Amino acid sequence: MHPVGKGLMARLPAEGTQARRFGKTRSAQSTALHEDYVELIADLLEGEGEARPTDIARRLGVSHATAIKTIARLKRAGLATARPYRGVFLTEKGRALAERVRLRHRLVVDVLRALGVASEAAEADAEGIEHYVSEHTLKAFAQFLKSRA
Amino acid sequence: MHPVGKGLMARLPAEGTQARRFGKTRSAQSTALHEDYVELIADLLEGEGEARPTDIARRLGVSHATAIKTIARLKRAGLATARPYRGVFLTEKGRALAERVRLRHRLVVDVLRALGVASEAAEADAEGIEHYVSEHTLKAFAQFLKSRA
DNA sequence: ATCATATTGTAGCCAAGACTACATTTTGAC
DNA sequence: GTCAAAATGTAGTCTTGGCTACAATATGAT
Repeated sequence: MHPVGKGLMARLPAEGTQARRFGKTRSAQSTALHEDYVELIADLLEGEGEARPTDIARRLGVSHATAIKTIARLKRAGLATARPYRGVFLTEKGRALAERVRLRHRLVVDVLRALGVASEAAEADAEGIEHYVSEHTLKAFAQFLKSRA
Repeated sequence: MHPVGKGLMARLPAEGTQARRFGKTRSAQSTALHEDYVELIADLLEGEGEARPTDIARRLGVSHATAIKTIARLKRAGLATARPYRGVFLTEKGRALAERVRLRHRLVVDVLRALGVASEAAEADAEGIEHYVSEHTLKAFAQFLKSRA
């Protein structure tokens, strides 16, 4: 998760039948979890007024210990704040991320549904897909939905 | 990565505004890497006649040591075989997975392009997205492309 | 005010995925 | 055939994300 030397991607394949560029995918992995947490924390804060580690853990399907540890990393990343026994809150940066993630999520779900995917599946798949949709693709999605309206 | 007790997902949220189900996403994470490797190995075997750890490493943008270690896991998972200094090969199971992954990749790329995403971005994003597209969604994609043809 | 219960926190463990550094084996040039 | 270079393999370390088990703190009932 700590890509030290990313210069390896410099000279691209330029040969094989279907030469793809990985690596981007690789480093994005760590971000996905943060996005999930931030998104959920924002939801809880809005819906419940507070975001307790236990609720976060339950909603994410992990142990509370795992949630707490991840929240600590969120703090280190400057996305959240939390004082013992006082719940979790988002920083400005965290709120901004949450908003972006939320919009992106909606867009992905809407596109999937527009493509004929059932709501249930659209929601479920979007959860994984959304983390890998680039800005460019996001714009294309918006355009597509608009044109089709 | 070793979901011991997955019974936590039993009682779903059933409350919050936008209660999503994660967890599926979580356990899928480990599979994604295997899929990438198997896909690449298949490509190399076809295109180059052999799949050498060094080439795999370079194409994936990781050190050769990392590639070798991951290949070992692929072996443990029954997806590949490899004898020292003799390259990597896929088992029957590995070949089947490679084929599925390849079809899915094409489908995702085609859908993205149909949605107006530029080829470059479509290829790049598909690399991350493809791992999270369910069977249901895959069918919807195929349907969409057919109807639009 | 006390005490059980729920929540939160801490500690210690594990596997995956990544790295660097070093050792070994092959290969190719000569 | 030798020997340098390339490829491969091994060892050791790190962070992340996950777990269980245990400790500490709050909360709510009585």
